[in-house]
Amino acid sequence: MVRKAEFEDSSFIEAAIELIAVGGPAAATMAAIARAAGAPTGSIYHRFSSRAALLAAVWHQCLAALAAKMLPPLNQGQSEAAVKALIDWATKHPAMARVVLLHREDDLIDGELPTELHKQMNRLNQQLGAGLSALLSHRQKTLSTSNLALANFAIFDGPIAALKPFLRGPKNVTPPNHTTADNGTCRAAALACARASLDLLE
Amino acid sequence: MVRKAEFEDSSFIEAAIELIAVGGPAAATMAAIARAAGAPTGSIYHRFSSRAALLAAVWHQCLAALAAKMLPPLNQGQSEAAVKALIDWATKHPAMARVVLLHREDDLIDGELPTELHKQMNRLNQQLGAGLSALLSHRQKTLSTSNLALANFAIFDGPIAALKPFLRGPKNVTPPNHTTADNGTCRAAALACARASLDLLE
DNA sequence: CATGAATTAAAATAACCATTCTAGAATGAT
DNA sequence: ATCATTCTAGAATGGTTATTTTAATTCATG
Repeated sequence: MVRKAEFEDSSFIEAAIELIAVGGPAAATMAAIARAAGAPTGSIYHRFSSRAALLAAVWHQCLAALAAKMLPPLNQGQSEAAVKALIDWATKHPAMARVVLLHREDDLIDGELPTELHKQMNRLNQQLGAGLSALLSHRQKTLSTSNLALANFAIFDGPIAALKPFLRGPKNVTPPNHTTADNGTCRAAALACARASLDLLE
Repeated sequence: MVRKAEFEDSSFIEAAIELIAVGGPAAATMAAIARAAGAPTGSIYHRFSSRAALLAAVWHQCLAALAAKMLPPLNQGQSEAAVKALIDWATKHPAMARVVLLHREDDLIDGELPTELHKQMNRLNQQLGAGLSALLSHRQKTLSTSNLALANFAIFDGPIAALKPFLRGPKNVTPPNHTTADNGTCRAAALACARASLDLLE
């Protein structure tokens, strides 16, 4: 039985990523996503139960793609390589990188996410936490809350913030001087930030 | 002529700041802001032409408050003191700090902002740019775009990202280990990040 | 003490968007 | 060939929330 689907989950996810990268999450309306994917709006609901579910899938896909590059070095205690992996990934996938940069917890509201996705997101978070722990272990540091937070900033939040001037959206009109920078500068800042923060581990 | 106003601009701005701090910008609906301020929704429109204008005023007020603390040391080339000022300010005004942390350009959309506010925002941006330039000058560095971006990350974006684990909202349910940290840890990370980035100036 | 500008107050409206619905079309199984 | 199922297609619906409107209130001023 059944008719072949013309649109896949990924069609809508990818369309949403592009829209978010350009105009922020607010620009990713269901109508806009459908239009970008060349589909009628109704079709999205055959793939995703709600907009919240779709946006959660977007967030998960981006974070998972990033984690795939970072976890191997991280689990071997190679912090420098992990940060470099982040930068290379962001350079290669600027749209996904912008999704990560623009992500805010309160975008995900609604406890009504599909169970499956919820599990995947938990697993991913767990893997990232394990990666940070591995990093600490390799450096013979305690697995304290402060050390974990420090490592998280050193490896993720710091470098991502450092990439901000490089990850400018396309449509910006008046970009002040201090909001633009080339890849090399951002890379240096991200690495410096990571090293300095990791030196603080106790 | 005229009746005395019962509500001031600041009533609504402050109510909005609290709401944003707790539930993100999406929680700051006109109805919620009015309720929090103890006013009817309609009254807000006697102070602000639109929600966009109000939110822009919120953003400007928070950034201006922060800048007031940071610009003096910055203009004297005291980068360390500037970052400390940021941390102290965030510690003292967590709600405003969260507004800064959660701020995203695309929240400000709509080119239809009041001229006056637009001017104020331009002036503020200019002052911040001048502060960064002063910092570079004191260190005998060139005023290149990369150096400005680097300084901006060192003084603003980096430290603010470092404070994230300390600036957790109240309502969070399952805060993963690596997302919480005390003030001391965050302070150390912010300062380390700043120092390391400033060392990269050319 | 009347006047009217500026306001409070709350209800009405309108715009935007997610979601649902109705119809028709494709596809594989029986 | 027919049926059940899953899809496309796009219009209709409904809920949320910004904004407007209308009426009543206040108060400095002439």
